[in-house]
Amino acid sequence: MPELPEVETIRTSLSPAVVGRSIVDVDVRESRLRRPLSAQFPDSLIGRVVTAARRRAKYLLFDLNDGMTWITHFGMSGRLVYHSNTSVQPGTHDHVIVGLDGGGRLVFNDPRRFGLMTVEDEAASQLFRQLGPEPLDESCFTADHLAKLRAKTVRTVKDVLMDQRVVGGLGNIYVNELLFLAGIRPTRRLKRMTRDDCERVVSSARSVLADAIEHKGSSISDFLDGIGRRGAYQGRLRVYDRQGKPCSRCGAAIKSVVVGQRSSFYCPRCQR
DNA sequence: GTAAACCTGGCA
DNA sequence: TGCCAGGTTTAC
Repeated sequence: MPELPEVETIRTSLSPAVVGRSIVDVDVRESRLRRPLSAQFPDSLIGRVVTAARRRAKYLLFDLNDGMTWITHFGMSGRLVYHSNTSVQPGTHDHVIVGLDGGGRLVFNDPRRFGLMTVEDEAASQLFRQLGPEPLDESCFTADHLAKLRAKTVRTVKDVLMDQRVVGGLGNIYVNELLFLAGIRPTRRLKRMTRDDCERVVSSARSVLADAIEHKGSSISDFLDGIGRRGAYQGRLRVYDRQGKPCSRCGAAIKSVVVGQRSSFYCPRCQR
């Protein structure tokens, strides 16, 4: 589910309820996530104070006052929602429940269990070793960065942008959307891109992501932010899941094609 | 490189 | 009943 804009929305919505609070209780109801939760996981959280809420690519990071970082990845179906009412009973797929001082709890719910939760030293963590730059960081994710890859790969531009080692935080929805804005088909080989194409991809990524963050992410079927609200960007999608519907710019029917095992959508007239 | 794997739920 | 889904890793 959550790509960069959704994780950023979860971060900003949870931050006021969580930062400055201490963790008094951790209830692991299901430890079999993408990687099994370690037996020490509760002990590495209990007694710590959350000092900041940050995001890196699609990871949500809570800094703890002992220098460690509480890391969450949401996979396809993960949610982290704050409940001030502690009397509600845990529901299905509520895998981890973290109690905060003064009442209130954070509930990690993930039906498909592709998510991940761990407490690690961020600097030493393998999770971020190969992660590419933040797409909103103008000094790192540049047209140059993309242009330099052109000679090294036969992959399509969509494959490359989905690769978290190239740029961190883009997923299937927003790569489809930014390629529409850039006027480039998802099937285009990176090596067939001009320098100008690379510029347009980079600037389109920024404007699509910024717009999606402004609208609190996309709730296609089930995305909720940290306090249970839906996003609004799903109503602004130009191509994602719109096959057969008219292009908002030219009226041509949006096409669908599989690229790198993932459904891809484009306007055959606006994107070349 | 490409395909399959990990899971559950929703929909045709 | 079969196929698809905001992701990532692992195996041919």
